Amino acid sequence: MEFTIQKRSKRSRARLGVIKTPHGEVETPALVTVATQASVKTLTSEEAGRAGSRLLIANTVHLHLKPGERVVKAAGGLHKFMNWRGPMMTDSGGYQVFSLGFGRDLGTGKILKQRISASITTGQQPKLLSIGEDGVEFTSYIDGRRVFLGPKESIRIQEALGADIIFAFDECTSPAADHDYTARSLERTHRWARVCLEAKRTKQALYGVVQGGKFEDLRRRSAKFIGALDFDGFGIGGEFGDDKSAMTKMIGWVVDELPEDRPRHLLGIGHPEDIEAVVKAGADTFDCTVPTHYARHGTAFTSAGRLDLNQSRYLADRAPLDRKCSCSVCAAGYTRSYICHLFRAKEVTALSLLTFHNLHFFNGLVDGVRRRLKRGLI
RNA sequence: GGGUCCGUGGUGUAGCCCGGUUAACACGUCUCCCUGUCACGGAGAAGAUCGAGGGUUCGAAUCCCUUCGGACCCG
Repeated sequence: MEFTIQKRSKRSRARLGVIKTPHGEVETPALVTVATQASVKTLTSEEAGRAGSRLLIANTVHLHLKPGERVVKAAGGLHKFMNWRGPMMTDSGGYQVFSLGFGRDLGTGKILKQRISASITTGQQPKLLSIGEDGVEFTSYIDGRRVFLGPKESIRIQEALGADIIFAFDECTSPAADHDYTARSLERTHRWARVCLEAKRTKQALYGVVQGGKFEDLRRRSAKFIGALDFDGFGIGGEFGDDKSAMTKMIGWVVDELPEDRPRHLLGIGHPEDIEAVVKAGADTFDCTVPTHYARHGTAFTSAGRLDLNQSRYLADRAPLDRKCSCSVCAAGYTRSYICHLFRAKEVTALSLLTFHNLHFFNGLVDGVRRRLKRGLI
């Protein structure tokens, strides 16, 4: 992998660049489309490309549990397996340490929306998995068997999957974790980062992951440590504070400490209103489930805001999802009325129509950000 | 002519035999939520004078009588 910066903004930390991989180039800033189980859910790989997606991210834990990395490797790797010709990433499974652990226990995401009375302190373990020095043991949600995943295991799996860019195994800490827990978790994530670098035998690009929660000292410490290692790029993970301004501030701390010559990937962020802010804060790429996940729950993102296509009022609405949208769903004449009907009738076509539109909309937003960055407006 | 069973929110049911706080459940409806993914998910709300009328009782969806509607059996 090769990263070249074409332009640095004078108004913000944003920059314009190109990531070159063995499977093609990606202009940055770029949105990475989520394909957890080697599929952009409800779409074919060709359709994802037509919706404007250039770079996909699949998941180590999910593919390890099903179908197993050996099946993917035997098929010729992720690209051939899912018939995707463009660049790909795999996430390391570090997020699953959180989502199957404290995230599940406390019913919270990475962003703390309401105050949580309990806080996570040193020595505490989640209910369904145990986190140790060498990795994490958890129960498979598929067949209930115990599975061990650590930095070595994650790298071995990601090598077999064969994405162009892979991530170091980390612990994504909960918003409820206190300073001491977050600091100790961070030290362990740093030790795991070294193990990942030593374990990797392929030419795949490896990104190290910065953690540190909402704490400025920890974020800066983590960025300095990870930034000093021989990674090809950097992931910024973990929780992102209590609100949007806290999130961009936090990204700023990290970006200030990271080397400038390598790409920065913001893990798991990207509501429409976040995209420009995150680019200005210095992110080159970012992945997010929002366009595809919300589509399957009936939410369309449009230039005029969100629509919930489950609501019966749209049965009478014969407008396209977004009058300003040029995607093949809107342009072909599919109406809100029809898509609303499909959702209420539980027709699966509803899911793919909305997924396609949402992806096109989000990719268009990022295209716009890139254009304005080129013109010096951001 | 004789007999049996059923009738509870939009839909399907539970409760009835052994009467007792705001009639329960599923689906549906409505509102809100979902940021390194859980389509088949989370939280909340609205919605039933328990077919109708009468009786017994401190108290009836529950017991008794009558009546209406539906299904069925025997002649």
